[in-house]
Amino acid sequence: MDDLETRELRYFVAVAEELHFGRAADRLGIAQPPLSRAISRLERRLGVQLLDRDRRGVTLTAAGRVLLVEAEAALGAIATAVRRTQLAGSPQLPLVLATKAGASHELLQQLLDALAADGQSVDVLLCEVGEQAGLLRRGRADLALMHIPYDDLAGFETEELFVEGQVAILPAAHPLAARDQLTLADVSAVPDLPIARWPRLDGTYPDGPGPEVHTQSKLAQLVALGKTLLVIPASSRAWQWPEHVAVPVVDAPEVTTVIAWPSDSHSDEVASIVRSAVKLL
Amino acid sequence: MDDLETRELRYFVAVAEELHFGRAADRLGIAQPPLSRAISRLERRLGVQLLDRDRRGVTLTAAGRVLLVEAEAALGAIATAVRRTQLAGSPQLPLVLATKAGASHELLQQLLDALAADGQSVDVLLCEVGEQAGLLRRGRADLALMHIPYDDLAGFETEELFVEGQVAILPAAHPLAARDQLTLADVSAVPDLPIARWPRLDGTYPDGPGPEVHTQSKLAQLVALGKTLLVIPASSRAWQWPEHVAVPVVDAPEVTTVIAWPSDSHSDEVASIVRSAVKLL
DNA sequence: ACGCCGTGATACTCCCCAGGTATCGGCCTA
DNA sequence: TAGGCCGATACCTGGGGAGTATCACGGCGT
Repeated sequence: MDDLETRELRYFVAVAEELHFGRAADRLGIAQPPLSRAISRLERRLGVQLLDRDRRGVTLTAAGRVLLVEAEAALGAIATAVRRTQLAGSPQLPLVLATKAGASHELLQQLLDALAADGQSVDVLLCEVGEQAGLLRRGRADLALMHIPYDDLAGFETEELFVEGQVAILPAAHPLAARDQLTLADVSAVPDLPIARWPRLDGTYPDGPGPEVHTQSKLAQLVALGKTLLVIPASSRAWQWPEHVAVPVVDAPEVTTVIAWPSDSHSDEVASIVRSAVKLL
Repeated sequence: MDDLETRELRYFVAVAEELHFGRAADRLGIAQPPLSRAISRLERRLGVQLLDRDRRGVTLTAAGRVLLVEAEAALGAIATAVRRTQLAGSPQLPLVLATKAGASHELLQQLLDALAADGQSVDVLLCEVGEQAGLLRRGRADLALMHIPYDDLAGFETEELFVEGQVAILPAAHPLAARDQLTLADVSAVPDLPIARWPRLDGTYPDGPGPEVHTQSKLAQLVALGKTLLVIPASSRAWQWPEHVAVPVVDAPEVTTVIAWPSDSHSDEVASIVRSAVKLL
């Protein structure tokens, strides 16, 4: 009964994410009828209804929601298998390190320098906030720089790299910009500069006055326009915008940068990079 | 590049385990030529050599060993996806609990009684020693009874059920059978009854004088014949053989029985069974 | 030394099924 | 009520997965 083909899983994931057969087929580069057939065959094979085709579009059933999560995990496992096999087959293949754009510039630079000196080649994969975990699980990356308490570290091994405070990023002209330190209370009491809201794991946004953002670049744009207030690790002020200043937020939780890799990774190269990273301390 | 089909993974696993195209094809229920073609296409797709076809059979390359492990994980993820989806689609589908034959009889009985009283149906899957982890990872089981420090609990959540000492199982006529307690030193100093050797995770056996066993039934046979000495958790003496006695081994490590389930399981039914099990304490 | 056996690769043939095009059927909206 | 949107169905085509037959080659027995 485990004779599901990955094609069927990919098709289902596409439909489940788009909730629309036409768009999903488009994304997959196939026509819509084969997709409809593939999904109904999948439902028949599993003996479970995955989608409700109501008038007005498609919704996931409870079983469909389960399969969406599980199918993504399974496809991730396959992608991981491919990547690790190729890595083992050609050891000079560069490892992929995922990191948030703009985070820990100096650390990353140091790390890459050290690895280059060691002769180990590493590709850096810049990703959006919160994507590192997915990239590791999907086999797109072998290592990631992640941040406690923001990132989800479940299923990964980690080594701490460093701990730092956070700063608020403000337009230079803003009254608070003159202060030499702030508290979280100060920050949350700024009605004209609400803090941006990021999507939760399920894709919904928390309530609040701030703008909704889901990518680093969107956020950068909002900050540049002076539309939102940002509290970020001190080292991230390396991505500095003109006309903005960074003010320490003394009672913000400390942020720990860690290097993370999948618990089930057994690659010597990964272990060696982690060792190099830890030696930078 | 993640467009590996599960068929290819199943084929590769079969060949990698059999190290013989003919037998693998047989096991898969296909002819040998398509299998040869599928494997070489897989190698071409990955750009990596997986097998060395020397004269005199087939051996795995380093990359092949990696893919064997990763492919089994990926196939397990798919099987898990199927099982969990079906579970979500028809909630009255019985859960599967994997347990070693003969371990913790009374506990298991209590647990099943309690669950039956709750109206929750559970199938019990009796398995050989050390197989529980694989069954959980392959989606064949939803829960397992496992034993610290013997079983590999990586990747699972667990709840302790109880802790107990161990006993030695001896032929009634054996000199040591008259003692009312033993030590590990006593036990290991019995040349006529060497302790059976189990295979390690990689399938090889540790050195030693004892017989090699890999299944519970083989072991039971050896014990019944009075050929080996056994040190097992006290509760397991429920599978008692005629003409044998159990003597406590006072300094043997304590054995903790736990109920385990995959960390990424989010099934309400699983959680409810764990709650029931813990309430038995 | 020779020929047979065991093993994996190759040549070819076939046919199943994934995928395409055309069209239907239901439902909503204007 | 007509038109549009969307998913399902009907039917056809082609690629590739699977089968049979055969080859290539090394080991080994007599």
